[in-house]
Amino acid sequence: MVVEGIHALLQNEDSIAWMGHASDANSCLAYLQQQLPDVILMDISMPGISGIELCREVKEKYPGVFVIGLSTFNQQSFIQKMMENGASGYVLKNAGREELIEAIHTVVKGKQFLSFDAATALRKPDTQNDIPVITRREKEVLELIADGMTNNEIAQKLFISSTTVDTHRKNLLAKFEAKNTASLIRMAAHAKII
Amino acid sequence: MVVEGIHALLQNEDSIAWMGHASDANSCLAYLQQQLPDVILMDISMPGISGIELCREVKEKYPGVFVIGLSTFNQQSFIQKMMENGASGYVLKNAGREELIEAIHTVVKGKQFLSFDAATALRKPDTQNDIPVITRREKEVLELIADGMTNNEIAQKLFISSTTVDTHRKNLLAKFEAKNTASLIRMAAHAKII
DNA sequence: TAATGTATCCCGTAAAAACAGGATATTCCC
DNA sequence: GGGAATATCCTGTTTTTACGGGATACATTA
Repeated sequence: MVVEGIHALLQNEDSIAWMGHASDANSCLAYLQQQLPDVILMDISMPGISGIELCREVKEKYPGVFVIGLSTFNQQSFIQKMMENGASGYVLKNAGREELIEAIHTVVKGKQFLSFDAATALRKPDTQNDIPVITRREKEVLELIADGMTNNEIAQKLFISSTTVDTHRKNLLAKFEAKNTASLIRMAAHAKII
Repeated sequence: MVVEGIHALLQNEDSIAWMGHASDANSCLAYLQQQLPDVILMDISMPGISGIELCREVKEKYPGVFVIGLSTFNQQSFIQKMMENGASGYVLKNAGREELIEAIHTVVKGKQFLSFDAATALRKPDTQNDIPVITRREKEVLELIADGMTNNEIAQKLFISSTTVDTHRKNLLAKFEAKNTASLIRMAAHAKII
Protein backbone atom coordinates (compact mmCIF):
# COMPACT_ATOMS: atom_id res chain seq x y z
CA MET A 1 0.00 0.00 0.00
CA VAL A 2 2.76 2.41 0.95
CA VAL A 3 4.74 1.27 -2.06
CA GLU A 4 1.74 1.68 -4.33
CA GLY A 5 1.06 5.03 -2.76
CA ILE A 6 4.56 6.30 -3.44
CA HIS A 7 4.33 4.86 -6.93
CA ALA A 8 1.10 6.79 -7.47
CA LEU A 9 2.73 9.94 -6.12
CA LEU A 10 5.56 9.72 -8.63
CA GLN A 11 3.51 8.57 -11.58
CA ASN A 12 2.85 12.00 -13.03
CA GLU A 13 6.46 13.06 -12.67
CA ASP A 14 8.01 12.76 -16.10
CA SER A 15 11.57 13.17 -14.87
CA ILE A 16 11.27 10.06 -12.72
CA ALA A 17 10.75 6.52 -14.02
CA TRP A 18 9.54 3.80 -11.68
CA MET A 19 11.53 0.64 -12.19
CA GLY A 20 10.01 -1.65 -9.63
CA HIS A 21 10.01 -2.50 -5.99
CA ALA A 22 11.20 -5.17 -3.59
CA SER A 23 9.60 -6.07 -0.31
CA ASP A 24 12.66 -7.38 1.51
CA ALA A 25 16.43 -7.29 1.49
CA ASN A 26 16.98 -10.48 -0.47
CA SER A 27 14.62 -9.70 -3.29
CA CYS A 28 16.15 -6.24 -3.46
CA LEU A 29 19.64 -7.70 -3.93
CA ALA A 30 18.30 -10.20 -6.45
CA TYR A 31 16.65 -7.38 -8.36
CA LEU A 32 19.90 -5.41 -8.50
CA GLN A 33 21.63 -8.31 -10.21
CA GLN A 34 19.24 -7.83 -13.13
CA GLN A 35 19.20 -4.08 -13.47
CA LEU A 36 20.46 -1.01 -11.66
CA PRO A 37 18.32 2.01 -10.89
CA ASP A 38 19.76 5.48 -10.29
CA VAL A 39 18.06 5.78 -6.93
CA ILE A 40 16.63 3.40 -4.34
CA LEU A 41 14.02 4.53 -1.85
CA MET A 42 14.69 2.29 1.11
CA ASP A 43 12.46 1.80 4.11
CA ILE A 44 14.75 1.43 7.09
CA SER A 45 12.36 -0.79 9.03
CA MET A 46 12.15 -4.04 7.11
CA PRO A 47 11.54 -7.67 7.95
CA GLY A 48 14.83 -9.53 8.38
CA ILE A 49 17.88 -7.39 7.68
CA SER A 50 17.43 -3.72 8.58
CA GLY A 51 17.55 -1.01 5.95
CA ILE A 52 20.78 0.16 7.53
CA GLU A 53 22.50 -3.16 6.83
CA LEU A 54 21.03 -3.44 3.37
CA CYS A 55 22.19 0.06 2.54
CA ARG A 56 25.77 -0.83 3.40
CA GLU A 57 25.60 -3.96 1.28
CA VAL A 58 24.08 -2.22 -1.71
CA LYS A 59 26.65 0.59 -1.63
CA GLU A 60 29.49 -1.93 -1.36
CA LYS A 61 28.37 -3.83 -4.43
CA TYR A 62 26.92 -0.96 -6.45
CA PRO A 63 28.54 2.33 -5.40
CA GLY A 64 26.84 4.11 -8.27
CA VAL A 65 23.35 3.55 -6.90
CA PHE A 66 22.09 6.32 -4.66
CA VAL A 67 20.08 5.33 -1.62
CA ILE A 68 17.48 7.46 0.13
CA GLY A 69 16.39 6.26 3.54
CA LEU A 70 12.67 6.39 4.28
CA SER A 71 11.36 6.26 7.80
CA THR A 72 8.69 7.45 10.15
CA PHE A 73 11.30 8.18 12.81
CA ASN A 74 13.62 11.15 12.89
CA GLN A 75 15.84 9.54 15.46
CA GLN A 76 19.37 10.84 15.36
CA SER A 77 20.89 7.38 15.73
CA PHE A 78 19.00 5.90 12.77
CA ILE A 79 19.72 8.81 10.48
CA GLN A 80 23.39 8.87 11.41
CA LYS A 81 23.87 5.15 10.87
CA MET A 82 22.06 5.30 7.56
CA MET A 83 24.27 8.14 6.32
CA GLU A 84 27.41 6.44 7.66
CA ASN A 85 26.48 3.38 5.64
CA GLY A 86 26.45 5.31 2.43
CA ALA A 87 22.95 6.68 2.07
CA SER A 88 22.67 9.90 0.11
CA GLY A 89 19.53 11.10 1.75
CA TYR A 90 16.96 10.60 4.45
CA VAL A 91 13.33 11.52 4.01
CA LEU A 92 10.64 11.26 6.65
CA LYS A 93 7.45 9.57 5.63
CA ASN A 94 5.37 12.53 6.69
CA ALA A 95 7.17 14.55 4.02
CA GLY A 96 5.14 15.65 1.00
CA ARG A 97 5.31 14.68 -2.64
CA GLU A 98 7.30 17.79 -3.48
CA GLU A 99 9.96 16.99 -0.95
CA LEU A 100 10.35 13.43 -2.11
CA ILE A 101 10.79 14.51 -5.72
CA GLU A 102 13.28 17.17 -4.67
CA ALA A 103 15.18 14.54 -2.71
CA ILE A 104 15.43 12.23 -5.72
CA HIS A 105 16.58 15.04 -8.01
CA THR A 106 19.16 16.13 -5.47
CA VAL A 107 20.78 12.79 -4.71
CA VAL A 108 20.94 11.77 -8.37
CA LYS A 109 23.33 14.69 -8.85
CA GLY A 110 25.56 13.18 -6.19
CA LYS A 111 24.47 15.64 -3.55
CA GLN A 112 22.97 14.94 -0.14
CA PHE A 113 19.35 15.49 0.81
CA LEU A 114 17.93 15.43 4.33
CA SER A 115 14.41 16.24 5.43
CA PHE A 116 14.40 19.38 7.53
CA ASP A 117 13.62 17.55 10.77
CA ALA A 118 16.17 14.88 9.98
CA ALA A 119 18.87 17.48 9.41
CA THR A 120 17.94 19.14 12.68
CA ALA A 121 18.07 15.86 14.56
CA LEU A 122 21.46 15.12 13.05
CA ARG A 123 22.95 18.50 13.87
CA LYS A 124 22.16 18.66 17.52
CA PRO A 125 24.92 16.98 19.48
CA ASP A 126 22.69 14.13 20.59
CA THR A 127 21.02 15.35 23.74
CA GLN A 128 19.01 12.47 25.07
CA ASN A 129 20.50 10.02 22.69
CA ASP A 130 23.99 9.34 23.98
CA ILE A 131 24.60 5.67 24.42
CA PRO A 132 27.51 5.28 26.84
CA VAL A 133 30.50 3.09 26.07
CA ILE A 134 30.44 0.03 28.29
CA THR A 135 33.02 -2.71 28.66
CA ARG A 136 32.51 -6.31 27.66
CA ARG A 137 32.21 -7.41 31.26
CA GLU A 138 29.71 -4.70 32.02
CA LYS A 139 27.61 -5.72 29.06
CA GLU A 140 27.72 -9.31 30.24
CA VAL A 141 26.53 -8.29 33.69
CA LEU A 142 23.90 -6.00 32.18
CA GLU A 143 22.42 -8.87 30.19
CA LEU A 144 22.26 -11.10 33.22
CA ILE A 145 20.58 -8.35 35.21
CA ALA A 146 18.01 -8.03 32.45
CA ASP A 147 17.50 -11.79 32.65
CA GLY A 148 16.24 -11.23 36.16
CA MET A 149 19.25 -12.53 38.02
CA THR A 150 20.38 -11.15 41.37
CA ASN A 151 23.91 -10.10 42.20
CA ASN A 152 24.57 -13.41 43.92
CA GLU A 153 23.30 -15.46 41.01
CA ILE A 154 25.36 -13.44 38.55
CA ALA A 155 28.41 -13.82 40.77
CA GLN A 156 28.05 -17.59 40.78
CA LYS A 157 27.51 -17.72 37.05
CA LEU A 158 30.57 -15.61 36.26
CA PHE A 159 32.75 -17.09 39.03
CA ILE A 160 33.34 -13.72 40.65
CA SER A 161 32.36 -12.17 43.96
CA SER A 162 28.96 -10.59 44.36
CA THR A 163 30.66 -7.39 45.44
CA THR A 164 32.32 -7.27 42.06
CA VAL A 165 28.97 -7.63 40.39
CA ASP A 166 27.77 -4.79 42.55
CA THR A 167 30.67 -2.64 41.36
CA HIS A 168 29.85 -3.34 37.73
CA ARG A 169 26.30 -2.44 38.51
CA LYS A 170 27.34 0.86 40.06
CA ASN A 171 29.41 1.65 37.00
CA LEU A 172 26.53 0.83 34.68
CA LEU A 173 24.20 3.08 36.63
CA ALA A 174 26.77 5.86 36.54
CA LYS A 175 27.53 5.50 32.84
CA PHE A 176 23.87 5.49 31.85
CA GLU A 177 23.07 8.16 34.43
CA ALA A 178 20.24 5.89 35.49
CA LYS A 179 18.55 6.29 38.83
CA ASN A 180 18.00 2.60 39.36
CA THR A 181 17.90 -0.78 37.63
CA ALA A 182 14.49 -0.17 36.08
CA SER A 183 15.52 2.93 34.18
CA LEU A 184 18.85 1.32 33.32
CA ILE A 185 17.16 -1.62 31.68
CA ARG A 186 14.76 0.55 29.78
CA MET A 187 17.56 2.72 28.43
CA ALA A 188 19.57 -0.33 27.46
CA ALA A 189 16.56 -1.92 25.80
CA HIS A 190 15.76 1.23 23.86
CA ALA A 191 19.40 1.53 22.82
CA LYS A 192 19.08 -2.04 21.56
CA ILE A 193 21.92 -3.19 23.79
CA ILE A 194 19.74 -5.90 25.29
CA MET B 1 3.97 10.99 2.21
CA VAL B 2 2.10 7.89 3.25
CA VAL B 3 -1.04 9.95 3.66
CA GLU B 4 -0.57 11.57 0.27
CA GLY B 5 0.15 8.18 -1.19
CA ILE B 6 -3.06 6.67 0.12
CA HIS B 7 -4.90 9.76 -1.01
CA ALA B 8 -3.48 9.29 -4.50
CA LEU B 9 -4.46 5.63 -4.43
CA LEU B 10 -8.07 6.46 -3.67
CA GLN B 11 -8.36 9.47 -5.92
CA ASN B 12 -9.68 7.63 -8.95
CA GLU B 13 -12.19 5.69 -6.93
CA ASP B 14 -15.54 7.40 -7.46
CA SER B 15 -17.28 5.51 -4.68
CA ILE B 16 -14.89 6.95 -2.10
CA ALA B 17 -14.60 10.61 -1.19
CA TRP B 18 -11.53 11.85 0.66
CA MET B 19 -12.52 14.16 3.46
CA GLY B 20 -9.19 15.03 4.98
CA HIS B 21 -6.52 13.77 7.28
CA ALA B 22 -5.11 14.35 10.74
CA SER B 23 -1.56 13.72 11.82
CA ASP B 24 -2.16 13.03 15.48
CA ALA B 25 -4.84 12.00 17.95
CA ASN B 26 -5.80 15.49 19.07
CA SER B 27 -6.24 16.97 15.64
CA CYS B 28 -8.22 13.88 14.70
CA LEU B 29 -10.63 14.43 17.58
CA ALA B 30 -10.83 18.13 16.77
CA TYR B 31 -11.63 17.30 13.17
CA LEU B 32 -14.42 14.95 14.20
CA GLN B 33 -16.13 17.79 16.07
CA GLN B 34 -16.54 19.57 12.73
CA GLN B 35 -17.62 16.73 10.49
CA LEU B 36 -17.99 12.99 10.59
CA PRO B 37 -16.68 10.66 7.89
CA ASP B 38 -18.08 7.21 7.27
CA VAL B 39 -14.70 5.57 7.68
CA ILE B 40 -11.40 6.46 9.32
CA LEU B 41 -8.14 4.87 8.22
CA MET B 42 -6.10 4.93 11.37
CA ASP B 43 -2.39 4.30 11.68
CA ILE B 44 -1.88 2.43 14.90
CA SER B 45 1.62 3.79 15.53
CA MET B 46 1.19 7.47 16.20
CA PRO B 47 3.02 10.11 18.20
CA GLY B 48 1.41 10.57 21.60
CA ILE B 49 -1.70 8.45 22.12
CA SER B 50 -1.59 5.14 20.32
CA GLY B 51 -4.05 4.29 17.58
CA ILE B 52 -5.51 1.69 19.89
CA GLU B 53 -6.43 4.27 22.50
CA LEU B 54 -7.66 6.73 19.91
CA CYS B 55 -9.86 4.07 18.35
CA ARG B 56 -11.57 3.43 21.66
CA GLU B 57 -12.16 7.13 22.18
CA VAL B 58 -13.51 7.70 18.69
CA LYS B 59 -15.90 4.76 18.93
CA GLU B 60 -17.13 5.94 22.33
CA LYS B 61 -17.98 9.39 21.06
CA TYR B 62 -19.01 8.53 17.52
CA PRO B 63 -20.20 4.92 17.34
CA GLY B 64 -21.38 5.44 13.76
CA VAL B 65 -17.87 6.04 12.45
CA PHE B 66 -16.11 2.92 11.24
CA VAL B 67 -12.42 2.59 11.95
CA ILE B 68 -9.91 0.59 9.93
CA GLY B 69 -6.56 0.01 11.59
CA LEU B 70 -3.50 0.45 9.39
CA SER B 71 -0.16 -0.98 10.36
CA THR B 72 3.04 -2.54 9.11
CA PHE B 73 2.85 -5.18 11.80
CA ASN B 74 0.60 -8.19 11.79
CA GLN B 75 1.19 -8.81 15.45
CA GLN B 76 -1.62 -10.72 17.02
CA SER B 77 -1.67 -8.51 20.12
CA PHE B 78 -2.03 -5.27 18.16
CA ILE B 79 -4.74 -6.59 15.91
CA GLN B 80 -6.68 -8.07 18.79
CA LYS B 81 -6.54 -4.91 20.88
CA MET B 82 -7.57 -2.80 17.93
CA MET B 83 -10.60 -4.99 17.24
CA GLU B 84 -11.48 -5.11 20.94
CA ASN B 85 -11.51 -1.34 20.98
CA GLY B 86 -14.12 -1.16 18.29
CA ALA B 87 -12.24 -1.18 15.01
CA SER B 88 -14.13 -2.66 12.08
CA GLY B 89 -11.07 -3.73 10.16
CA TYR B 90 -7.35 -4.11 10.08
CA VAL B 91 -5.34 -3.71 6.90
CA LEU B 92 -1.61 -4.24 6.57
CA LYS B 93 0.32 -1.52 4.84
CA ASN B 94 1.76 -3.97 2.36
CA ALA B 95 -1.76 -4.61 1.14
CA GLY B 96 -2.65 -3.39 -2.31
CA ARG B 97 -5.02 -0.69 -3.53
CA GLU B 98 -7.68 -3.28 -4.33
CA GLU B 99 -7.63 -4.64 -0.82
CA LEU B 100 -7.86 -1.24 0.79
CA ILE B 101 -10.87 -0.28 -1.32
CA GLU B 102 -12.51 -3.60 -0.56
CA ALA B 103 -11.89 -3.01 3.13
CA ILE B 104 -13.55 0.39 3.03
CA HIS B 105 -16.56 -0.92 1.13
CA THR B 106 -16.90 -3.81 3.54
CA VAL B 107 -16.74 -1.92 6.82
CA VAL B 108 -19.10 0.81 5.64
CA LYS B 109 -21.76 -1.89 5.41
CA GLY B 110 -21.16 -2.64 9.07
CA LYS B 111 -19.17 -5.78 8.34
CA GLN B 112 -15.66 -6.67 9.42
CA PHE B 113 -12.62 -6.72 7.18
CA LEU B 114 -9.24 -8.20 8.02
CA SER B 115 -6.22 -8.55 5.78
CA PHE B 116 -5.50 -12.19 5.15
CA ASP B 117 -2.33 -12.24 7.23
CA ALA B 118 -4.04 -10.30 9.98
CA ALA B 119 -6.88 -12.81 10.12
CA THR B 120 -4.36 -15.63 10.25
CA ALA B 121 -2.38 -14.00 13.02
CA LEU B 122 -5.59 -13.46 14.98
CA ARG B 123 -6.71 -17.06 14.65
CA LYS B 124 -3.60 -18.79 15.86
CA PRO B 125 -3.58 -19.05 19.65
CA ASP B 126 -0.52 -16.83 20.12
CA THR B 127 2.57 -19.00 20.17
CA GLN B 128 5.53 -17.01 21.38
CA ASN B 129 3.55 -13.88 21.51
CA ASP B 130 1.99 -13.92 24.94
CA ILE B 131 1.94 -10.34 26.03
CA PRO B 132 -0.23 -10.21 29.12
CA VAL B 133 -3.25 -7.96 29.26
CA ILE B 134 -2.61 -5.16 31.69
CA THR B 135 -4.98 -2.51 32.90
CA ARG B 136 -4.58 1.19 32.22
CA ARG B 137 -3.51 1.85 35.77
CA GLU B 138 -0.96 -0.92 35.65
CA LYS B 139 0.46 0.47 32.46
CA GLU B 140 0.70 3.88 34.06
CA VAL B 141 2.59 2.44 37.02
CA LEU B 142 4.77 0.38 34.70
CA GLU B 143 5.83 3.46 32.80
CA LEU B 144 6.70 5.31 35.97
CA ILE B 145 8.72 2.35 37.20
CA ALA B 146 10.61 2.39 33.91
CA ASP B 147 11.21 6.09 34.44
CA GLY B 148 13.21 5.12 37.51
CA MET B 149 10.72 6.21 40.13
CA THR B 150 10.35 4.41 43.46
CA ASN B 151 7.06 3.24 44.90
CA ASN B 152 6.87 6.31 47.10
CA GLU B 153 7.51 8.70 44.25
CA ILE B 154 4.92 6.97 42.07
CA ALA B 155 2.43 7.07 44.94
CA GLN B 156 2.89 10.82 45.30
CA LYS B 157 2.60 11.40 41.59
CA LEU B 158 -0.61 9.40 41.24
CA PHE B 159 -2.09 10.53 44.56
CA ILE B 160 -2.41 6.97 45.84
CA SER B 161 -0.79 5.03 48.65
CA SER B 162 2.59 3.42 48.14
CA THR B 163 1.07 0.10 49.17
CA THR B 164 -1.28 0.39 46.23
CA VAL B 165 1.67 0.96 43.94
CA ASP B 166 3.22 -2.13 45.45
CA THR B 167 0.09 -4.11 44.65
CA HIS B 168 0.11 -2.97 41.04
CA ARG B 169 3.76 -3.95 40.95
CA LYS B 170 2.97 -7.41 42.30
CA ASN B 171 0.30 -7.84 39.67
CA LEU B 172 2.63 -6.72 36.90
CA LEU B 173 5.31 -9.17 38.02
CA ALA B 174 2.73 -11.95 38.18
CA LYS B 175 1.16 -11.16 34.82
CA PHE B 176 4.49 -11.02 33.04
CA GLU B 177 5.80 -13.96 35.06
CA ALA B 178 8.84 -11.81 35.70
CA LYS B 179 11.27 -12.61 38.45
CA ASN B 180 11.99 -9.02 39.33
CA THR B 181 11.75 -5.46 38.06
CA ALA B 182 14.70 -5.81 35.71
CA SER B 183 13.22 -8.68 33.73
CA LEU B 184 9.80 -7.03 33.84
CA ILE B 185 11.13 -3.87 32.24
CA ARG B 186 13.00 -5.78 29.59
CA MET B 187 9.93 -7.80 28.66
CA ALA B 188 7.78 -4.70 28.56
CA ALA B 189 10.36 -2.88 26.44
CA HIS B 190 10.63 -5.77 24.01
CA ALA B 191 6.84 -5.98 23.82
CA LYS B 192 6.89 -2.27 22.90
CA ILE B 193 4.71 -1.44 25.88
CA ILE B 194 7.22 1.08 27.16
C1' DT C 1 -28.26 -10.73 41.46
C1' DA C 2 -23.91 -12.86 41.67
C1' DA C 3 -19.57 -13.05 39.78
C1' DT C 4 -15.70 -10.70 37.85
C1' DG C 5 -12.32 -7.30 37.19
C1' DT C 6 -10.28 -3.23 38.72
C1' DA C 7 -8.45 -0.07 41.99
C1' DT C 8 -7.65 0.99 46.38
C1' DC C 9 -5.54 0.13 51.09
C1' DC C 10 -2.89 -2.30 55.12
C1' DC C 11 0.83 -5.27 57.88
C1' DG C 12 4.85 -7.76 58.24
C1' DT C 13 9.41 -10.06 57.06
C1' DA C 14 13.21 -11.07 54.20
C1' DA C 15 15.87 -10.20 50.34
C1' DA C 16 17.99 -7.23 47.21
C1' DA C 17 19.71 -3.02 45.52
C1' DA C 18 21.66 1.66 46.14
C1' DC C 19 25.28 4.29 47.90
C1' DA C 20 29.55 5.73 50.28
C1' DG C 21 34.23 4.97 50.26
C1' DG C 22 37.65 2.43 50.01
C1' DA C 23 41.79 -1.23 47.87
C1' DT C 24 44.62 -4.15 44.55
C1' DA C 25 46.08 -6.46 40.25
C1' DT C 26 46.25 -6.63 35.32
C1' DT C 27 46.42 -5.12 30.73
C1' DC C 28 46.86 -1.97 27.14
C1' DC C 29 48.73 2.02 25.17
C1' DC C 30 51.63 6.24 24.82
C1' DG D 1 58.10 3.19 32.64
C1' DG D 2 53.92 5.64 33.79
C1' DG D 3 49.09 6.35 33.25
C1' DA D 4 44.53 4.99 32.07
C1' DA D 5 41.16 1.69 31.78
C1' DT D 6 39.47 -2.48 33.40
C1' DA D 7 38.39 -6.09 36.58
C1' DT D 8 38.55 -7.68 40.85
C1' DC D 9 37.53 -7.50 46.01
C1' DC D 10 36.06 -5.49 50.70
C1' DT D 11 33.00 -3.21 54.85
C1' DG D 12 29.42 -0.81 56.06
C1' DT D 13 24.41 1.65 56.14
C1' DT D 14 20.08 2.92 54.17
C1' DT D 15 16.57 2.48 50.93
C1' DT D 16 13.79 -0.16 48.08
C1' DT D 17 11.73 -4.46 46.50
C1' DA D 18 9.73 -8.93 46.86
C1' DC D 19 6.31 -11.58 48.68
C1' DG D 20 3.28 -13.70 52.10
C1' DG D 21 -0.86 -12.64 53.81
C1' DG D 22 -5.05 -10.11 53.93
C1' DA D 23 -9.36 -6.29 53.11
C1' DT D 24 -12.85 -2.91 50.93
C1' DA D 25 -15.25 -0.27 47.22
C1' DC D 26 -16.98 0.21 42.69
C1' DA D 27 -18.36 -0.74 38.10
C1' DT D 28 -19.32 -4.01 34.55
C1' DT D 29 -21.58 -7.87 32.91
C1' DA D 30 -23.25 -12.47 32.44
